[in-house]
Amino acid sequence: MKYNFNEIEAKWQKYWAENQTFKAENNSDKPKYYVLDMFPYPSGAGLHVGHPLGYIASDIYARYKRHKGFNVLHPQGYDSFGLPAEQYAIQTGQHPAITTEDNIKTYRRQLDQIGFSFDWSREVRTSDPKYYKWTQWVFIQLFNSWYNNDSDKAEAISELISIFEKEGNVTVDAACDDTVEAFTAENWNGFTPEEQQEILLKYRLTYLAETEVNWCPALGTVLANDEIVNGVSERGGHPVVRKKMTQWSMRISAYAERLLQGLETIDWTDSLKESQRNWIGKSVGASVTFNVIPTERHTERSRSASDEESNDEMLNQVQHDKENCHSALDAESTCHKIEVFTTRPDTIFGASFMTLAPEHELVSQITTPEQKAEVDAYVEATAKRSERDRMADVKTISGVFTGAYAEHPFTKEPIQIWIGDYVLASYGTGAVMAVPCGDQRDYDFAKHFGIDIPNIFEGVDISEEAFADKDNTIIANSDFINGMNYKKATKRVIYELEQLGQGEGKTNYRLRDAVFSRQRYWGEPFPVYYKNGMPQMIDVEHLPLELPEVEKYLPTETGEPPLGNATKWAWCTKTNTVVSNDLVTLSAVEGSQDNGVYPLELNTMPGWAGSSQYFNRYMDPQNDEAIFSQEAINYWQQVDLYIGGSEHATGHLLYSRFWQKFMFDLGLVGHDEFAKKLINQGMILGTSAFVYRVEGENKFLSKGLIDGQNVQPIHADVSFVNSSDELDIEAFKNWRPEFKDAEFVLEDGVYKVGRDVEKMSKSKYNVVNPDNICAQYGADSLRLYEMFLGPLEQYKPWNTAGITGVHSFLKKLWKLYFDDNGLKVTDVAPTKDNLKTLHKTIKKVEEDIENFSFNTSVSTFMIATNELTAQKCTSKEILEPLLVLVSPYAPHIAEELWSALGHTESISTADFPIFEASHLVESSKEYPISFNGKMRFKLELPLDMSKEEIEKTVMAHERTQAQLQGREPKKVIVVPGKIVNIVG
RNA sequence: GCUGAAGUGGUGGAAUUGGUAGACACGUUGGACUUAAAAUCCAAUGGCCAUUAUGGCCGUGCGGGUUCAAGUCCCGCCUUCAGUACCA
Repeated sequence: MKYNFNEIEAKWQKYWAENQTFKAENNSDKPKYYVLDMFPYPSGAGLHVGHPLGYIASDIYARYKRHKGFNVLHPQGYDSFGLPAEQYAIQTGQHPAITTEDNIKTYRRQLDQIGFSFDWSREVRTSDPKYYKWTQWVFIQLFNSWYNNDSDKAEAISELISIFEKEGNVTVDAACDDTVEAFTAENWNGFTPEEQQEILLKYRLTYLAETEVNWCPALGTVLANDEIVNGVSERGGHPVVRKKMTQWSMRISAYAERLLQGLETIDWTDSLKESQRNWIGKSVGASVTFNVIPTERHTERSRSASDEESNDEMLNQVQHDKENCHSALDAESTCHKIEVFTTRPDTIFGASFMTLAPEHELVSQITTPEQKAEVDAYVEATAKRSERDRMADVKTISGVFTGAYAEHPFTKEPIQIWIGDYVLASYGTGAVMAVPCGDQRDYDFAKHFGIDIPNIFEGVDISEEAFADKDNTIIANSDFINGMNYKKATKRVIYELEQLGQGEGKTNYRLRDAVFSRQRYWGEPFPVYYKNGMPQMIDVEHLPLELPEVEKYLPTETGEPPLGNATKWAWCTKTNTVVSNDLVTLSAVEGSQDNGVYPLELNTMPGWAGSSQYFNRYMDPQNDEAIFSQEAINYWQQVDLYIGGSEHATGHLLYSRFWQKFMFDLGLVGHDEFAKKLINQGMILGTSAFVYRVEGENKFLSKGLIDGQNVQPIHADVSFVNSSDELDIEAFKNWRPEFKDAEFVLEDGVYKVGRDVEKMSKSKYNVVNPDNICAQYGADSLRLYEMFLGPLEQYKPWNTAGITGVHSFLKKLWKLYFDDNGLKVTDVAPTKDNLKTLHKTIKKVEEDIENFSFNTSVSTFMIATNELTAQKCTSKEILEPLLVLVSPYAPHIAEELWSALGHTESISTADFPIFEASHLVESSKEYPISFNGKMRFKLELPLDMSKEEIEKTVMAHERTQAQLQGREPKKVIVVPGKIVNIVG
């Protein structure tokens, strides 16, 4: 009987589907195990061989865990909202739902043909209203919550309201907007409902705010930071500009510290954790407030300073200024304060100037009339430069003196205030105290503009560059912290600043709140309507709020998002239904009665909304009453193994952790991390093929002939090339008309192509479709080969030529069970060698799977098959358990042979064979005998031989004597069971 | 610049606590079968030198070091890939 893989694979895929073999129950006597893949966006291009890599790995693990007696949850679904379907709709008018449905069909067919053990009964699609109902629900929960820094968790907004009613907001320590002002209970109770709502919005975990966003004009939408690569949009490569817009935001910054600390508790790769740490960007230091010296006072003083009058007088003057600040109310003498953040408060006595970002709000207010023209010009020039320009041009030092001075908090000396574009408005407070001796950028700036560089480090030379090594420093020239190290000095400075009321210890995070609005059609609608301009949530019981139909998927002519095209997109609060826009209350304009109909939100949610809780929804995907039942979450708890690409490091994987922590705070999930272990699969690259066209001619030179020739490499489709890099010239000629009459210069009778490893992409003609591989070699070969290519996490090139290796392995495996006369497996007792091969294989494969070293177990299978073939093994006692070992990797052939051995149940229910060490016990060892560390020959010796005897036997051996040539060895090292080394 | 990962034959890669470097494949070469091809099977295959079978030298990015013994450990470099970037 022949190994007919196409027939076998179709048969078992059908069997698994019909018998729901991989359906997981939400309770079981077995221990649970949850294996998750990052669900795909169903793109129109379908899958290429790179896509299933992670799915194959997770499938092997899931199948292995089933053999090991676990109740395994291994679901799959689609992240089906997204831009490509919308772009297609814009071009063709086809509804994105239809495009998406078609694409999903293709994906499903392609996934099915690879033989995954997914529980498809739990499929979710983010664009399905039954699913996004719960995305909207989470949004409402976030809206109804605030972050209490005292309890360090999210709490109900209703509790916050009752605190405000009783105590105002002064006792509340919340993660909230900076612009919140203090109010008392009386104040609160006196506010209008609109005023109250406006204040509450500054506390909610999702809030509306005017934010500076990344606006992509070409796409007509806002992009998140992680959707921008090198200053242009990730999709399409369009330019991105900064723009102020009112947008929904997520207060992820409230969770910065917990997101950072949580990394310690999860088994994710170091590089991924490091990416998240950098993204969160925690810096510990102090905030320091510098008082700006009012202009007229300063002018007076600079005159007196130049006259070298006494310090006392200056101090008096400053004292006077200070008092003035407290009492002065007239605009002229308003005392400005500049708050800075520093990680090095210990260097404060080295601060010889300050720098503000050009966009800093104080710039226009403190600039002196003499400097105004120059400052304005600089501010304008900076604003014109794009972020990209500024990034590319790091080396140029630029800045302008504002003419204003700030007062050093301790020395009370005036220090110059400059503006410079090396200070970023978006980080910290947009202002720095510049310490040129301790920071290279400040140093360069000071050198460039001839500003003082006082040295506050003991015994350190700063004539060439700044000294930033804080651990090996003793502070000098710094008043009360002289002689202290970094740690002590920092503590003391913070203490003194607090005494002055001019600073405190502070921790700063780089992590920004996440903009949550997108100006797109194909995303989740917000469950939000606007009453008097204030956002209101639709009651949960009326969800989902489904996407409206629109005629056009582009932004409206007035610049509103695509949902602005919908004519039926208003919310009637009486019927709790979506109604026509015509019915919207016009009270504000015409004084008419409020009829309870209000406009709905026009933005939709971003791509990551739907993927931030999907892993929990899989636990109970059909539940209509709750996002998931408590029974389901208590049973499955969290993802045990998550496999996916590292490109989601700071997007999906951070947002999901944030939502999970929020769900934890609400008491809905038992773990505040959703995935215990995470593995990033590496990318599979393409092996591109090149032909070489002679410049200016329609003539191609074979690879070996191009040296010194003026040729242009052109991508040829990889399907035209065989395993020996020879081009199918006819196929190539027929590929495109311009090659029809091309001339080919051959070497050794063939045309050889050049090869190079590149990312798989259509434009490089190196994309390999799994459909073709499955048809030609079978899914089991595809699965084995993907694993055999190399370590899971590594980037590695695909070369279809190599698949014949694993394919012929499967044929050899088949031949262990079948020959021309049919099944040849017998009940004959296994030999010692048979058992040794089997148990060696069990041990290795089990270890490999536990270590996710799938490539090496494929080798192990090959070795086992080669050995058993050589041993002419037909023993069922060996060949039956062997199938269970192979089954996670090549499930179809395993099922087929398993049933041929007489089993009626799927092999997936079989127990994993148990390793017995007794079969591997050896009585002798072939010792490598080395001289000065170099192996020269081998010697078979009994393993129970003593060290002394081994030495004696080896030394007596003729080849040892031949090696030594009469020399006396200095030393003989004998490691029993391992090696003998003779030194001399 | 910083952070992380990695550099091993013609290629993908293996070597689990320092102990026989190159497992397993691809490719290549030679052979068997065949009219031929495919498929299958057998043999060789890190480089250099020598050759009568026995052998010798070099070899895991580079330079040092530790050790009886280093791909593996330590120090200093180089290169590649990825992330991040004037983060105060």
